[in-house]
Amino acid sequence: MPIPKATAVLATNVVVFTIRDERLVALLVRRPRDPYAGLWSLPGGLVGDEEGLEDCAVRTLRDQTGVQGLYLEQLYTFGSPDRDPRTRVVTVAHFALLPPARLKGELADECNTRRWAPVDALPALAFDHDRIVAMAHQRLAAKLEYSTIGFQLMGERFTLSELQQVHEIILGETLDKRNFRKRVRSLHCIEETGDWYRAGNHRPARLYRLKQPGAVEFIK
Amino acid sequence: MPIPKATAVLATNVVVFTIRDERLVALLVRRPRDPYAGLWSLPGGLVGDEEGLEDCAVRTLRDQTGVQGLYLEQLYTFGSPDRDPRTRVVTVAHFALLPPARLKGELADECNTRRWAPVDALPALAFDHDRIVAMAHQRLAAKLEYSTIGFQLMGERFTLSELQQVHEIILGETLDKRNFRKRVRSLHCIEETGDWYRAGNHRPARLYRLKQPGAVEFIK
DNA sequence: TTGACATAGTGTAGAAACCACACTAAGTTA
DNA sequence: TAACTTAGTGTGGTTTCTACACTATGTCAA
Repeated sequence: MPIPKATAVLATNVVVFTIRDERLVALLVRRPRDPYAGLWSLPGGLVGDEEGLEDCAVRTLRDQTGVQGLYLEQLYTFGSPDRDPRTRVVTVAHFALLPPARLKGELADECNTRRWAPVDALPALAFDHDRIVAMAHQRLAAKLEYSTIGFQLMGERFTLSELQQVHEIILGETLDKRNFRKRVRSLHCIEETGDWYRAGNHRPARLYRLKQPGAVEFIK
Repeated sequence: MPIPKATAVLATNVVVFTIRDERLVALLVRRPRDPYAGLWSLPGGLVGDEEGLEDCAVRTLRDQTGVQGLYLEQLYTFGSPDRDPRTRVVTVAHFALLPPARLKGELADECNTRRWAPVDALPALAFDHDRIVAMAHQRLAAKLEYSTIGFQLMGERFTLSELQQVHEIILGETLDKRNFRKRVRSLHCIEETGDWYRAGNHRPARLYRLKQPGAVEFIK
């Protein structure tokens, strides 16, 4: 029987998803230090002394990438003894959703230390971060089907076509426009703003908003 | 900004569910030591140096209660800074399912240091263990609807009435017998053994078995 | 042996959800 | 004003869900 020890190095990581160039992408940062110096990895870091796990996820994400104010939930805790070559590090993985409308300015920029990578074409990642991204994607796709989590990828105001496209990209399949709209309507969780989105030489689209912006509910 | 520290005390806990006296019950152990000495709590303990998280959950459960060989999955990680009055302890909570047919001998015995408590009538528990049980119950009930996890509460051979009763108890509602059986049949994951279960002065019931005993699949 | 008892086991019809499918509406631009 | 582009809408067939009640088959006791 192994002899327990009391402590482990404890960290959090966050998979930030958004849609970019019609693909589901995750935010990666370049590791500045060994192990895996120079490799891409998920934002994250060590949990502070008096810090909650979700607080740590939010803080490290903000400090490393400037991103904040996102929907975020705990995903799974990864703790294989050998997942870090130095010493035992256990990470509490989270995922977060960034509405693509917020991909402006700094956030949209990619640089040598930060990039958006399509989840189906990731570069080599440090540690087991590829597994974390895969599980997060799987969880997100599953929750699209039985919760209203998809709206957390929408900006304050959005069109139904935008919403549908986001669903299609995450699920990796096309959806029928009329059936999709019927389903969304039946949720009763959005309302018309009365405004219209105009873009290009075509009919404008109604803009909607969430009735309860933060709320994610189970459906069916 | 808080200054991160590298280490936390890391533990696992397990909510072992079974059915007893037609109620959903969870296995509790008496805390031998402070904090909360004498209070009831979930089995669990500190993670060993070279030990995986699930391994730790399995080991501590076995050592403290003698229970092993159960379906077990990770539930959620609880890490509020003040959840343990002594020092920071983060626990990776799991839940496990014990087929009631295995509630024989030692396991069925309750004593001063081990008991089965109905999840809707728990005694005062140490730490945040009541929240852990509540979340585990919620997760289990949800998974009954969209996976074949319910079969993991069945023994090697079982009747459809037993299966239905387990579902009813966990969900807290009665189910229609014909609809239930129709649904189970449509899963194609059990088969007749050819044997019959005889008990009492009434017609015997067919005994079934899982085609793939360990497998839990998503449905629909 | 037979009748009372208790649980096992079975089918159907109406309602609701799901799915496939194609055209008109309303702007912009040349 | 005509071409273009995306927005927006309804119906019918299929499948799934739900409500619902009786017969079957064993045991046990009189």
